[in-house]
Amino acid sequence: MRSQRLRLRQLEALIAVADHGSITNAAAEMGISQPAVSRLLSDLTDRLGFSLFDRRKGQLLPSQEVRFLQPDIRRVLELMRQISDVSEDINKRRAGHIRIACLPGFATSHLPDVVASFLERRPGVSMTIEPDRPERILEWMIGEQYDFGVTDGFAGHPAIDSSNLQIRTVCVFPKGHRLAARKNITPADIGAEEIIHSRRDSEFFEKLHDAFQAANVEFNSLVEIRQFTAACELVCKGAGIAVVSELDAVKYVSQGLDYRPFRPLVPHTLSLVRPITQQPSMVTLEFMEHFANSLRPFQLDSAMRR
Amino acid sequence: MRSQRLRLRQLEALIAVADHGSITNAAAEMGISQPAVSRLLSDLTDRLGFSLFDRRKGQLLPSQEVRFLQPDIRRVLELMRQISDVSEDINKRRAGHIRIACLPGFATSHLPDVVASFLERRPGVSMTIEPDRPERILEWMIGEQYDFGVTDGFAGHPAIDSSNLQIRTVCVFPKGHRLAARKNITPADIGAEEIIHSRRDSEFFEKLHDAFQAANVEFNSLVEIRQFTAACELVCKGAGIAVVSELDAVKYVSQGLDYRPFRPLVPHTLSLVRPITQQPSMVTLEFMEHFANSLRPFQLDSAMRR
DNA sequence: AAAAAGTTATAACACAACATTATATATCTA
DNA sequence: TAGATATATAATGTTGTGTTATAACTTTTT
Repeated sequence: MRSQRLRLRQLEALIAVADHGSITNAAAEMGISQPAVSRLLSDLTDRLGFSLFDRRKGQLLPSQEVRFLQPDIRRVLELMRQISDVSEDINKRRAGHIRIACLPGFATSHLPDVVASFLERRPGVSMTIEPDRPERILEWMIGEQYDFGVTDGFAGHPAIDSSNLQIRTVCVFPKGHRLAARKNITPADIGAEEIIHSRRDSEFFEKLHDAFQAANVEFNSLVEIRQFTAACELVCKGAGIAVVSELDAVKYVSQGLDYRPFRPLVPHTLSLVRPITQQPSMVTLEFMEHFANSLRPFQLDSAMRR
Repeated sequence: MRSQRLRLRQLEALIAVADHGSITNAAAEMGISQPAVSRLLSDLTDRLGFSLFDRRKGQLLPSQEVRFLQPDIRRVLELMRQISDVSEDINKRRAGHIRIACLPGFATSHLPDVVASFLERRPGVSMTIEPDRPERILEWMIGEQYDFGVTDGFAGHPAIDSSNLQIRTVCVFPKGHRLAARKNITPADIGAEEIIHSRRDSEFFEKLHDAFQAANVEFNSLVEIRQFTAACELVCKGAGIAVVSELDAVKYVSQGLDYRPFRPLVPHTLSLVRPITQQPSMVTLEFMEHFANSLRPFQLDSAMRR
């Protein structure tokens, strides 16, 4: 027996001949010489052990046996082409899958825009987005269930690679509020206002509270709530005012919210995290960069990173 | 770039390494040397353009990119193995498809036994059985819609290869009938009986009628019906008697029918037909032989064929 | 029926893919 | 750091896949 293993090239030749009715045409189609196809077929016949074509009026018609196998053979060739295509897409960062874990507020405010603009030019890329509490996000990273995470108040962990970004914060209030007259807003300006703020055990609340203490202004707490976006919603409704990430504030301008920079600088610390052991896919790396860039306009000190 | 086309061997190596965690183990599994696998992977890396594995604690873990491609790759390898397996089954006549067209009577009497015994030892073989009128059976053959046909009164056709078998005929009657006393049955014996018979325009009816005329016995027609099996059913019910193929008669013995040879010999001509241009598959050839053998016990002159 | 045109098979050869063994280098474990 | 293990590289042989040249066979034309 001439050939041992079943070869792809032989199957390609078989299908080409079946499709074009002659060895000569098949060879032309495959871009190789006629004797090359002739040999591929003769080798394949030896390997398979039955005749592949019946000759009828100068046309080569696939034998019943070949017809029986044809669907599977075509599927193999199609799959090989697909693997080839997809791997090329992967190289062009146009195919792949990215699993993202983030704070619930992010999933509804900043992230959708970033994801949409990223996917727009990458038709083969898909994503999984899992909004969850910060503690769970860290678990996802440690367990390598997700490729990339966005959280805040991250303390560091040996299994997690992180980079912290300082995001500018602003004081938000309903449009037409008296505070709109000021260029910056200080604790003294809002001593009289009722404040909607993040959880008391959060790093950001602590820093904000310190600023009020340093200015010797009473912190007038109205509602304690986890998400900046939820705080903005409440402010829109006229419930009170809040100091939030500028990132979130800009999304609510169209919904009747106005804002001014808060002084002194009390940045909100955002952490971009990923599993340290796992090498991220190229498309994930690209997304991480894309995401970091999207935050740059809101960073306190653009010179801090890169 | 070292390699142009995506090679099956490279994908095999990729999966083997992904499954066994090291190149050395993968090589052992594939039954080739370690450097061979090493090269296959390095070639594949060049071809694909991204890294295939991350090394972690001495284990090779597939990269995110490879994980993305893995399902398709496994499907290709699985399909190749399947094609190989099926082609072997084809050689052992254990895989394939046979399309049979036959008379409706055959589909319910003789054919099922033959088909069942044929398929029993051939797990990969499937069949299509189309019962239809003789005229349609010929159409199926000419149009190459079917591989094999069983009909009667076939006159010949340039596009159809046929072989005619002379099947013994018997006179059937209900058990305990007075005719059971006779060894053979002649027209004179049944002149008094009412006869259920095939269509007047059929070849068999003509021959039978001639026998009665030659014996100078009146042919006492009761029911004209296409199928022998239907005639047997009527005879079982005591409606009358009939002269039918022994093939059909034997199936009704358990249903209260008895029979004796009919004299003079008026055989029923059965035609095995197939498209002349189309080369039948090996398994079809084998079935045709199997089928012809199954008829041998009922043939008038066993020496006539083969 | 012979000639012409076209198709397929065979032979001789070249090069790439794929395997080998031997050995150097890298990596993990103790 | 040493020893063990895993991987990469080099030199080389075999097989698969291509080439061109040409013979043999079919089909069509005259």
